[in-house]
Amino acid sequence: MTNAIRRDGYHHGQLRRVLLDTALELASTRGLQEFTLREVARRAGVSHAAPYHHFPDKEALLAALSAEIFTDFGAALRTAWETTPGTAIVRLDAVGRAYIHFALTHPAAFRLMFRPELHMAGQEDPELREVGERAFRVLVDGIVAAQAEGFIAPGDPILPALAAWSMAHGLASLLLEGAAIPSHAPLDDLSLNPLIETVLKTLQQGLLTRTPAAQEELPTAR
Amino acid sequence: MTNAIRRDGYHHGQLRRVLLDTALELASTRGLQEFTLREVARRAGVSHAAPYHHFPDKEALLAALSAEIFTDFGAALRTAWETTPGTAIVRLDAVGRAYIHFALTHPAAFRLMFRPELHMAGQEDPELREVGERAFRVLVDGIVAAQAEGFIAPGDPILPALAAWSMAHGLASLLLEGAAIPSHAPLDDLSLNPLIETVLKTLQQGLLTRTPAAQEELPTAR
DNA sequence: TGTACATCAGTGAACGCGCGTTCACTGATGTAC
DNA sequence: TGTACATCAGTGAACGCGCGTTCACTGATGTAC
Repeated sequence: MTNAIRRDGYHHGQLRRVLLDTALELASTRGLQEFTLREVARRAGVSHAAPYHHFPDKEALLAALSAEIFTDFGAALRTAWETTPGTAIVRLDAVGRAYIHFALTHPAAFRLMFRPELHMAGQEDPELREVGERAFRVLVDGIVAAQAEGFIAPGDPILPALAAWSMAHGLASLLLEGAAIPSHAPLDDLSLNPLIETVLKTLQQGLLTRTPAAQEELPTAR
Repeated sequence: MTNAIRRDGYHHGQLRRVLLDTALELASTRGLQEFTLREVARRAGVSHAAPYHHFPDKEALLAALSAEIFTDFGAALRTAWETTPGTAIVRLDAVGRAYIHFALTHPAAFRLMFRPELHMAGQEDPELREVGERAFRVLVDGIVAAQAEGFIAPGDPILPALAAWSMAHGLASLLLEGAAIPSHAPLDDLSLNPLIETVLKTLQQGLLTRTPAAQEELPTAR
């Protein structure tokens, strides 16, 4: 009645799955501020005590959901890397696009992944860390490949990987916050594409190897 | 007793100020998740109804605090721009440093400025928008100056400004989330500086004007 | 300097609320033989 | 195929809690004359 999912019997055997899906939907509809376990249960068409058979508490549900999202996110980045033909630079560009695309198409999921409480001191979920690292590794692998192909100067790949991560993450965050970007008109699709192109292009040019002479000269040139 | 601030009389005449300061401190100590008006009042050494003489509700206090922070933040960026000698590119670099520095030295304040609820649809605080735009304008002015000096290709300055904003914002966000950066060791000061240098350098190189030939050639070079 | 009065900025009790979580329970399901 | 039993996955009532907010109040402060 109030719930699209109808179970055939008393145990529907997939409440865990339903709870996770419902939780994401709830986080999308309202903010995380108003996210309550009871509302998740309500929307899942189940008593508010039922979730406790699948998650020890509210935070555990959110952590499990975040881990799942991180996995999907990492897979999306990995797919972009693997299915794009061309040089490492072109493929890295595709990964950047996938990053932005994921954030724009799954805003609530994106916010869940990066909500501060999740990564707070001490309480480190090892699974979460693992899937987070796996996502980041796509970037690092891409940088290593680009170094091997001579596009990026050799050295610790972590640094340029974090530069790329920063750029993509910053753009995604600003886009999601919307009003934090004080362009006069709200960002419609028309103004969105040039922005993404500019940002990715800037990143790409920033990462590309320069001759030492050029590197020394440009910043102080007049 | 429980509160360092002692008022001389019944009205201490600066409760508004004290509430704002206390709120920021509370947001720093605990997360925003556990931020309550009552706790703010408690820490301010005042009854829990007192804040309502200064703010219509809890959200208004947070909005006022955020606006204040945005003002300080914008001022910090502006100061970096104005007090740094040299070319526009060098001065923009200083602004980037100021951005990161602010985030690292005022993490709770930084999170307050960019918490999603603040910029949500519809409910737009005009004062907040104004101070946010003022901060962003520093970036835009810097880009315009860099264009005038020939460092950055002419055109709509908003796009490169947002690219710069994205890079700085992304790095700041990732640094604050800490665990979201899956480097093996947690980021100590030693590994922090090279990271900041790399990111800012990447941004700088990305923004600098290239010859058309170089732009066409590099991405596909082999 | 004194007095009357309006206003300001606190207090503390009280409201309703929905939350997270626990608990004893019970019906459904799976398994052994 | 049937039966006995253990386990699983729900239910619904109940708990205590602290929250945001309202309210009537009151003491302190400022102002006019």
